[in-house]
Amino acid sequence: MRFSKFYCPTLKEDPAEAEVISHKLLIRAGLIRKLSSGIYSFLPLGFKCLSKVIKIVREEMDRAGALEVMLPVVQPAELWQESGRWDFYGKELLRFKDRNNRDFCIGPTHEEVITDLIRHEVKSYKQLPLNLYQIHTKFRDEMRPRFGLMRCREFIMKDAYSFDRDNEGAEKSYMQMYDVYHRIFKRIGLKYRAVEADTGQIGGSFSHEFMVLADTGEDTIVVCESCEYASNLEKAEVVSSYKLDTTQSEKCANLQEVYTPQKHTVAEVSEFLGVDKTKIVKTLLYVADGKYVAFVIPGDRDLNEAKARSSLKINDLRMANFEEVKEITGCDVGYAGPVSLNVDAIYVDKLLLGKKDLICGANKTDYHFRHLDIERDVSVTDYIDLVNVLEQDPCPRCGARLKFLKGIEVGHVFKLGEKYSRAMNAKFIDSDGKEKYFVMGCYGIGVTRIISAAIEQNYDENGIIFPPSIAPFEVAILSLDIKNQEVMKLSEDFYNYLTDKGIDVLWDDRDERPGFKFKDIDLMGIPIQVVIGKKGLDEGIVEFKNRKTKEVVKIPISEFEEKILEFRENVWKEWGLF
RNA sequence: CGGGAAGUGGCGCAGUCUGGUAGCGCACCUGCCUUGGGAGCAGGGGGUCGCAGGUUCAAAUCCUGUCUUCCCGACCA
Repeated sequence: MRFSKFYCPTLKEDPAEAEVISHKLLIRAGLIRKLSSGIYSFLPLGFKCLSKVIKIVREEMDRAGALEVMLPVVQPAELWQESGRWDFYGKELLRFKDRNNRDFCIGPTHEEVITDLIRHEVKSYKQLPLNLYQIHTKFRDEMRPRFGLMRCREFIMKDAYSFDRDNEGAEKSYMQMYDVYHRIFKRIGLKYRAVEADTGQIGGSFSHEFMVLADTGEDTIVVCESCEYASNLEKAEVVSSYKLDTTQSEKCANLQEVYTPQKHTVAEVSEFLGVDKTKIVKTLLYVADGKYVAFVIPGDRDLNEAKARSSLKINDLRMANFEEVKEITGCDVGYAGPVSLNVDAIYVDKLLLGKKDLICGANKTDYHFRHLDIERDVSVTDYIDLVNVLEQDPCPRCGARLKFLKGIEVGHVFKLGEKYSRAMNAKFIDSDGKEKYFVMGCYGIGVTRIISAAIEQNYDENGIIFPPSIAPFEVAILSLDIKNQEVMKLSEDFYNYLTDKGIDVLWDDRDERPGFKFKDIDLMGIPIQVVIGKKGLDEGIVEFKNRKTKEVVKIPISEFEEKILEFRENVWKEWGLF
């Protein structure tokens, strides 16, 4: 592509609306433009990059034997009512009516549609296993779209759905996709981790997320310093043998009221009474599917609502408001405690199992209790894992220390089991002649989000540094003196040579000053720059520059053809690509 | 949905407090000049200041309402 014929509006200044680096650079380098909150147009450069990502994803999915399909964006409400998600999915599901007043939605995901398709088409175990995928537009009406392509409302997703005759087959399909995802993210050149994850709204029995490591990531991931354990914070198990720093006495003294005026928070009580936060218990009051419940957790920990939701099978969970807290405790907010509490259930974190001599709210304004013995004083409904792990906690696998990293979720694999096939009555005839439900899995990749994530991980003060595998152009030829015929002739020869090799080249043949061209090409993140100028020609050389390492080599013109391929190979190797 | 900020040529901003009919930089067009890290000079085009209503002789500026965007939180494959 000749730059003089290309359309790529670059900006010198950061757009006011962008906060994170990838968002700024995507706009500045001319890849995307915003149409509305969370809705973006892809300009030619952005579309080229997107196409490269899609190509890799498609090649790897095809290699694994998955079959590409294309499912409708507009979906009838009936399917969603059948699966139960029409009411459950919430406002993220964009709904509308057609001219006949029928309810529809724009697909945020396609489990319903694919299950409906398969239940009508696949009748025999002989047709299984089957894995169908598509790469196209999803719409989720996010409460708060943000960070450019990171959290859009409209975005491109690769979603795949596997159908197996039994659990064993389903796990095989799952592991196959797990392996495919590793291949995909390696080929793209991302630094990432696969972590154990919560299943959320999609549901199902277990899942892994693929997280690109970046400080701006929205998710916290927990990794072990010693073994391979890695998990989303939402899912990470707290080892229940973890010892609270509590002095355990054989006998615990009786509960004793203590005056704690105006001390509502754990920090305040801890300071006022001069005791460690770990000796204080927090009692958090929630409304879970219409019932009052209390969660009792160590004072130094945070409640993990995802864990509470999934282990108690709660659909709707929210904190009790001030009025409700007063109704439950009979006192002001800040003095709730688990003793004689007027709730439907009291769930105590496993870490508190058997703990004595703790401090808790007394359900009386300005008072706390000393000498709380959980077993003696609390009517515990159940002990469950309710809190987030902390850094330095022991690894649930090997006991070594855990540490936190920030990650951007770019892929997610779920083992769904029979969740959707049962809900939608999708069955086949197995070899024993009996009807059975399909055992399903689903597998998503945020294709557009990958572009953001790649930039968050690879940039410098001059702009984007694209991995060569997804760079919109792999090589840029910068002709510095376009009025010099020798420069232009050589540039054209190089351009034709590289293009004939199937390499995507941007030839900057614009009538601009050299500095202007350098700035543009750097900003756009093109991995290899070939600089051809009068100055170099006088010495009989051209220059190759590696965008990532800034390394520049001078190559005699006669050796260009062999050297460029060698240089290119080295660039790919540096990225760990092949 | 709660809290905060902001809407002025394509982009980035000033002007608003203290009303008097819109300005700067970049970009764009023309010409000259320049050419190894976003050059310079000269000339030029483009906006009735998010929208609606109100106050006033007069509103970008004051008042009311509304829409949009961004940030924090809640939420979230």
